[in-house]
Amino acid sequence: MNCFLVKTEPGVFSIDDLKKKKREPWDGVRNYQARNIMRDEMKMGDLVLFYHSNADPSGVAGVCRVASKPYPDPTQFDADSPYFDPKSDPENPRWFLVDMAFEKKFKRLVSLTELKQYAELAEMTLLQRGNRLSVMTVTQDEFEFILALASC
DNA sequence: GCCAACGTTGGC
DNA sequence: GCCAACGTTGGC
Repeated sequence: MNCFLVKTEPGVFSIDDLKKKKREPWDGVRNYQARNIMRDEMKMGDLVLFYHSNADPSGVAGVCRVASKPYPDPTQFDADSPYFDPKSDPENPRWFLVDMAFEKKFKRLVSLTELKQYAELAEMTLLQRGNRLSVMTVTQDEFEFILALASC
């Protein structure tokens, strides 16, 4: 099974929001590398670390699960959406997404500061210098290590 | 709010 | 195809 990490600003959409809604289309991703991961690598049932960015503090807040196959992000065709992309052709959509389902909220947030302390996580894409990807892969070892840190 | 890092755009 | 300008991300 593949493991992933997605970033979200909790002021916009937090783990509590996902818990409440149970399931959410992961829309608004407008980066090709992130899109490719959602479109080409994510499979239904895959587990995904849920990361709060631009937060106080930032860190991994819980886990969600890929709950759909990839499909075109409807917001790219919605002129009223902030994610509207006038250059995307409905016959050949540019942006894809998957639905995310709530899995669990950690008993405690595992902060970015804490993640940086472990040699086991030094290779994580998240921790690489200047990384700005909002959707990325995580190794199974890294995934399990973070779950153990959260002690759930 | 600052700013480093990086992706995208567009002129040439 | 190059690359400067610009916009965005996200930690601090």
